[in-house]
Amino acid sequence: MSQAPRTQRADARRNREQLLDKADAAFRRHGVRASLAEIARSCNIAIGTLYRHFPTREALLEALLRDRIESLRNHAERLAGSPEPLEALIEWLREFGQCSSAYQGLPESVVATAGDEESDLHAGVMSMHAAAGALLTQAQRSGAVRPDVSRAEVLALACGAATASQYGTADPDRLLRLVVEGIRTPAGAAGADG
Amino acid sequence: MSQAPRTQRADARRNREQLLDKADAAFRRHGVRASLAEIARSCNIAIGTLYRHFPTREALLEALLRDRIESLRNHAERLAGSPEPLEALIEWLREFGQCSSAYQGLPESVVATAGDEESDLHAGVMSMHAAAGALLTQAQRSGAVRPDVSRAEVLALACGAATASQYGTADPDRLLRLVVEGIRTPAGAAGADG
DNA sequence: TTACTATAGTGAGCAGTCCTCATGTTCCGG
DNA sequence: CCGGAACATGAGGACTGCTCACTATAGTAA
Repeated sequence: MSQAPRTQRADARRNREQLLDKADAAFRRHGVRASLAEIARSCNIAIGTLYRHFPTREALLEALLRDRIESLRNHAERLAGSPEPLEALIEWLREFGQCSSAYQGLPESVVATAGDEESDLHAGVMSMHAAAGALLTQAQRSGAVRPDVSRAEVLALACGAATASQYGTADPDRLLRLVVEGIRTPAGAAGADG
Repeated sequence: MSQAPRTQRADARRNREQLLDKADAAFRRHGVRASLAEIARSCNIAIGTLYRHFPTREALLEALLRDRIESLRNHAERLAGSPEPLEALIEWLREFGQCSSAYQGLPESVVATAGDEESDLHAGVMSMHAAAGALLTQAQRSGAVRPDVSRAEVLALACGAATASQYGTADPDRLLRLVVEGIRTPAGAAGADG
C-alpha cells in the first residue's frame, strides 16, 4: 500500500529532461544513428543512466516523437472545419514534413516502430493519420483536391518532398507547393471524368 | 616499364565480381549499412580481401553505382529529342527513382559522396544531372512542363517519391505520376500570367 | 619444371559502439 | 538523522568496422 513516492525523483527528472534535450540535438546533427554514449557524455551522465531512462534507442526516439505526434494530431484537429480546407491541408503538411525530416533516417525508423502494434507509437501515429485523413477528405469535399488521391499517398509525397529537400538545395516549401499542385483538382474539371 | 602483368590477376577479378554481386544483394536487403563482414563471408572471402578491393564502404557503393549512373546518363541522352518530351521525362524519372531507392539510405550516401569533388562519382553524377536537365528543358520548351521548375526540384521530387513509396504502401509509379501532375503546365495557361 | 616475385589473400587484433548489471550513491519520507 | 527505495555508475562482454603484418598464389621467365 503505502504512500511511496508516486512521482519520479527530482534528479531523475532533471536527467531525463537533459537527455531528451541533448538527444534531440544529436539526432538532428547525426541522424537517428547518433552515438548514445556521446549523448550521455554531453550531459555528464553515465551511459547506464541513459539506458535506465530509455532501455533502447527506439524508446528514446519514441519519447522525443510522442509530443510531436500528438501535437500534429491536435494541429490537424484544430484545422478541421477551416473555411479554407486546402490552405489548412498545406499548413499541416508543412509541419508534418518538418517533423518527418528532422532526423536523418527517421521515416524508416518510425515506419519500423509504428508498424509494430505493440509499440507505444502505434496508436499515436494511427490517430494522427486519421486526423490528417479528415483534413484531406475536407479538402476533397471542397473540390480543391482530387478525390482519387489517398491519405497514404499525400503523406508519402509530403514526407518524400521534405526528406528530399535535404539531399540537395531545394527549398522544402517550394517542393511541398509543387506536390500540392499535383494533387489539386485540375482547372476546368468539374467532377465527372471522361 | 617492364613486362609486369598490367592486368588484374584472374583470381582477383573473380573475387571482385563476386563481391559486387553479393554486396548488391546485401545492400538491397539491408540498406547501405549492411554488414561488410557478412558480404565477405557470403563470398567465402576474408574480410581483408574485401577491403583490399574496396578500401571503404563508399568505394564499394561507388563501384556499384558507377554503371547505373552512366546508364542513366545514356538513357537521358537517348531520350533527348524524343517527339514526346513529357513522356520521355517521365520514363527517365521512373528509372531514376528506381535507382535512387534501390538501397535504403542511398540518397544520403550519394549526396555525401558525390558532393565531394574529389570523389569518383562526382563527375558522373554531374553529367547525369546535365543530361536530365536537357530532358527537362525539352519538356518545358514543348510547353508540357512549367518553365519555373528547376532540375534540382524535379530530381528531388522524383527521388523523394520513390523513396517515400517504400515507407508505406504507396505505389511508386502512382506517386511519380502525381509529382508530374504538379510540374505540368496547368490547363488553360498560355504563358503570360495574371 | 622450377625459381622467382609482384599481386592477392588472410584473419587476429585494435578501436569504437551497444547494452547489461553488480555495485555504490542519493533523495526523500518519517 | 535514518532507512531504504530509487537512482547513478562505469567496467566489461558481445558485436562491428577497419588495419596490417604476414602468408599464399598466379603468372612470368629461365
